[in-house]
Amino acid sequence: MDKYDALKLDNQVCFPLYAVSKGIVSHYQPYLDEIGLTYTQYIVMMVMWEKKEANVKDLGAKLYLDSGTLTPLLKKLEAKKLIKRTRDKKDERNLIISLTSEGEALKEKAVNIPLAMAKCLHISEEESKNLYIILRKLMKDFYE
Amino acid sequence: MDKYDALKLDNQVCFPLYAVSKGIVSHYQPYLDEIGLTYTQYIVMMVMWEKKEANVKDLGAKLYLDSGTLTPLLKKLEAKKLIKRTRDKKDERNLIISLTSEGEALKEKAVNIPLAMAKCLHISEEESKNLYIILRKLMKDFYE
DNA sequence: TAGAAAAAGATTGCATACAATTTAATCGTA
DNA sequence: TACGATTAAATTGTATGCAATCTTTTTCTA
Repeated sequence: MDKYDALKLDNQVCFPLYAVSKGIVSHYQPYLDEIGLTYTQYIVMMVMWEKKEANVKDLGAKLYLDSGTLTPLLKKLEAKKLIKRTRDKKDERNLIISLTSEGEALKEKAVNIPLAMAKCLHISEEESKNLYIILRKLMKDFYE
Repeated sequence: MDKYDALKLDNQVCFPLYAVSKGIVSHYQPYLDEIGLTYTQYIVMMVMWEKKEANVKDLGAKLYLDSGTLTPLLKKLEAKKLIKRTRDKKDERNLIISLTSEGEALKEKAVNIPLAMAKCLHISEEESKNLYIILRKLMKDFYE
């Protein structure tokens, strides 16, 4: 137990977070491959399935991503014909993102992914709830 | 409560993980800026401070990163004169990474970072321990 | 109402990540 | 001991992320 102990990887809580986050995304990938999305594209589509319509700012606020990430990603989703990008006539600064019928239809194929992923996480219901609560607390800390 | 509920962002445990992981890294950045490292460079240095010597494979196993990520990153650390990269005379396939005196010295400047970061996480000791245990369980799941 | 300030995206630059492939060195074995 | 298999890094290609800056449009206010 020396003064450098805190600097050891195994004593950190941040590193497991970083590692598990990456692990989860890579576990998603086989399922996401079936519907032709990356993880980031998937969470954007999740917001769209729920909201039907949003601008870049809305998406960024919900997903904690900025336009530097979203702009090229949204262009890719548009190229896949899953969304439309149109300027708001009332305020040309706004880019309105909306679902195409193909984008809406993809929801049916995605609907089983959350359960499939939940089965990959071998933790109890209680641990999962606990994890959720702590993470939400940290998100509040970081982003509010 | 419809069949699409599981697809909502707020009902996912994976998204908070992804968001908190990014949040932590960005909270590290001001401290890391002071010692001129990115987060990934920092965790590589953490392993080096502990092990003194390692090859790319060792680092990858410890950090869950592959050579595609590590090779360019290690070249940058070498350019900063924090590490040396030398081929193993016994087995030329091995690239031996070792600390320079500058790299070793940087440990002194880094030693306060973990505590500073811990103070940023506004969760109780118990929650922190709990989080650590659950994350370690998930890491085992994903990577073993 | 003209010009400054603010807002929303887009762009640029840099640093990861990871899959897939390639290269070079070593090992295993027929 | 040749040579195919394996191993360790490096390379290539694609997709994020984020900071900083730029552009366009709108809002605010002197």
